[in-house]
Amino acid sequence: MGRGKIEIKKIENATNRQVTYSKRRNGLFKKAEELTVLCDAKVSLIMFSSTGKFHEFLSPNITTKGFFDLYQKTSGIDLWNSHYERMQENYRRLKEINKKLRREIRQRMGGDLNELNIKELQALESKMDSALLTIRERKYHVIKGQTDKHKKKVRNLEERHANLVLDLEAKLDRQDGTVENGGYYESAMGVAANNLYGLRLYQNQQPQLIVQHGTNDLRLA
Amino acid sequence: MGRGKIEIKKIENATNRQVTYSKRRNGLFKKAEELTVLCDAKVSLIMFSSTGKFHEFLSPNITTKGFFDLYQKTSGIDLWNSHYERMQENYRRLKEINKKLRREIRQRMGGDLNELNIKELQALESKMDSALLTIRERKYHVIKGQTDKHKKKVRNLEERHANLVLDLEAKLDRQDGTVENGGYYESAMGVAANNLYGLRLYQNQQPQLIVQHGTNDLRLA
DNA sequence: AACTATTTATAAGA
DNA sequence: TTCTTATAAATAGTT
Repeated sequence: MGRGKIEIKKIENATNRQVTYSKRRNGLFKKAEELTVLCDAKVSLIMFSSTGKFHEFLSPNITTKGFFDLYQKTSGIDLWNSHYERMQENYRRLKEINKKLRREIRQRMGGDLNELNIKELQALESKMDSALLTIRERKYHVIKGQTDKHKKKVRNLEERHANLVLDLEAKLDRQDGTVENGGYYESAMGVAANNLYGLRLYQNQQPQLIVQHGTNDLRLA
Repeated sequence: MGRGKIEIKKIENATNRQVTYSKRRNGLFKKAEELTVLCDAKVSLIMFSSTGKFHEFLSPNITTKGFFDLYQKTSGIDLWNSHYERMQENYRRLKEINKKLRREIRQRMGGDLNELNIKELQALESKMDSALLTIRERKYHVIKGQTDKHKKKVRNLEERHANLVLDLEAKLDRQDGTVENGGYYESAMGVAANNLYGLRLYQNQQPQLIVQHGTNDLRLA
């Protein structure tokens, strides 16, 4: 159908291929439209060129989506319906479970109780009772844990305080009264308290208390 | 392109239309295939005849689904993706809610409690406490309802029974001993008991007791 | 994008 | 449906 007969195989010359694609594409579209009109048929024709450009023809009075739906229904070929429906089914089931969970929570919160008969009410009461017991136990456990921790902390603090006092007294004793003691105890304890968390004091380690007259610079070296 | 030129409009003769459809369909498929090969293109050609029969041509090395996906991606036309994704999002959200509901129920059943701190434990305990109270109230309410109903029934029965006894005694008194009384009371009461549910007796209405010797036919007329 | 020689598709008939 | 064939239509190669 042209000046010469051609073999039906890929046209290697890209320009030629592109030209032929363009001509034959138009021919195909024309024929598709003629078929649509002449034979009252529905046609979907979609093409991608080797360069990725896409063109389509679709019979009038139908959308591509409608055409695909029709395609799936008629051919029985499932493009995505089963996938979709499976998800829809899962969704429905999840919703149902959700509803039941909510109902159960409502009843456990004391709502919707008129749906229950005595037996069910008693069962619910008993379940709630034992759950409450567990919760109380847990609460006491947690409180006890915190209290113990707190007690330990306090004990620790008291111990450090006592050590500090001992150390301080020892130091002051060793100073032979070259400085008057009045008032220094309180100041030194203030510093000690400020360092309680940041500084570890060991009993066998002798902190040096440096006292400078006329300033508040009291340091543990 | 045939013995005569034809106008491009619907062929009214159904047989002719069918024949033309068949011929041109083949022509279209042939051209589609040639385009595929010559120009290295991807072609999807789907047709439905006016009678609903469907035929398709698809370039090799691709599935219809793959073609549609490519179509959506290239054309930007959304056939079902947004729909699907919306549903997926809903599903995800529902699942999340479900998880939370389950967790709440577990905690209300006394499980997973180590996830909670003291404050949360106390809140849970208090909620459970008040819910339990509501449930107990409801239970007592239901039990009381049933008990009341039962009591009322019993009271009603007793009343009828008393009335019956009164009526019977009155009847027997009026009979002046023309028939011997021994044994009749019990029989009469048997009948009365059998009628307790089916028959209402009023004090101001005088039932006639008919006694026929030699038979068990005792009736209240 | 147009031209045109030639091939191809197909309308009508069998 | 398929075959035949005259003729319309499509298009390959060219300009």
